[in-house]
Amino acid sequence: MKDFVRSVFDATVQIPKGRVSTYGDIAIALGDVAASRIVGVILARNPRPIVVPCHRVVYSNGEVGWYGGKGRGAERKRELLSKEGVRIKDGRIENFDSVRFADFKIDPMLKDLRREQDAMSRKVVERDDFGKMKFIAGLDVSYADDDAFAAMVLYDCSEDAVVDRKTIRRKATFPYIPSYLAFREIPVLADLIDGRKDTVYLVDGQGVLHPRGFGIASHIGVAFDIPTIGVAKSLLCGVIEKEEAKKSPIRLEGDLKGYLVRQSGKHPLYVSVGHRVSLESAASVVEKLLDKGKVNPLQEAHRLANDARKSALNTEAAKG
DNA sequence: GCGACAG
DNA sequence: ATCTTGTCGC
Repeated sequence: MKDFVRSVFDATVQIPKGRVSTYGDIAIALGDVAASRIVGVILARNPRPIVVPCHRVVYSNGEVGWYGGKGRGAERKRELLSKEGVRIKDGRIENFDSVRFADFKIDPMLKDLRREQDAMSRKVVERDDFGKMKFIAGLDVSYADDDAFAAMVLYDCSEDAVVDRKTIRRKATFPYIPSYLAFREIPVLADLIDGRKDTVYLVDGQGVLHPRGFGIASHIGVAFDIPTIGVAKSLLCGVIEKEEAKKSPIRLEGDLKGYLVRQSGKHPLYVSVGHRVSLESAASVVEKLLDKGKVNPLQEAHRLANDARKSALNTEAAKG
């Protein structure tokens, strides 16, 4: 998080007086326009306004936008820009194209992360490659700002019972950016993963159903060489072929890469291969564990992570 | 009006 | 993901 935030500020101070840039332009300089929303969030919390001239960052349609958070400070932002010689009419930059600055000299770090995903994605095994599936583990993370609370719940298949629970607290080192979730959550989850080959891990997020075929479930699978399944609550990419009652195929560029799985009347889940599990096995594991529309070990991990966060926060609030 | 993207 | 009061439905 520190490095990413610093990069956003580094870019912002490069915008000259009398010029403006956009959240998307800074995101592109960081390597991916997908980061534009988090650039906005970070600049909205800029602790050093003026020094870090976030008032020079506007919407891509030329509207001036807010200053210091959504719905706030638009007037102040217009004032500051006007004083710097930027002409504004009806809340829009007048000669937007000519005053727009995008020649940032910063490290496009997201490009490197994409390359890492592309390289590692070639190692994904999309067929059953595990011993006896003795355990199924659920992983999840809960946040309070940069405080991350991760949970692991271990379910014994033969005993049909939870046999282990672990939680851990870490500082998040990277923001949430769609398609880069793994870089936020893997450092938090790492110490909860032991490389046992008789355990299939369920991960809250996509597997190969990802723009580069390498969502967090696949990333964890390849990084730790363990079987994993991606179970997401919403779709990142892909097309649902035809909506059936229980199980519908999802295609990515024409290839079958996932299933929408649901219990009647409940929200759907999007299942895809993480690593060393076939799509058919992944779907059947999830279907078997479905209870009230949720996958049991994941639901338990979710609750555990939330509880850990709330009790930690309450304890600290009590201490003052 | 369209698109709007895991957690 | 999290922030949050009332409101709707079973």
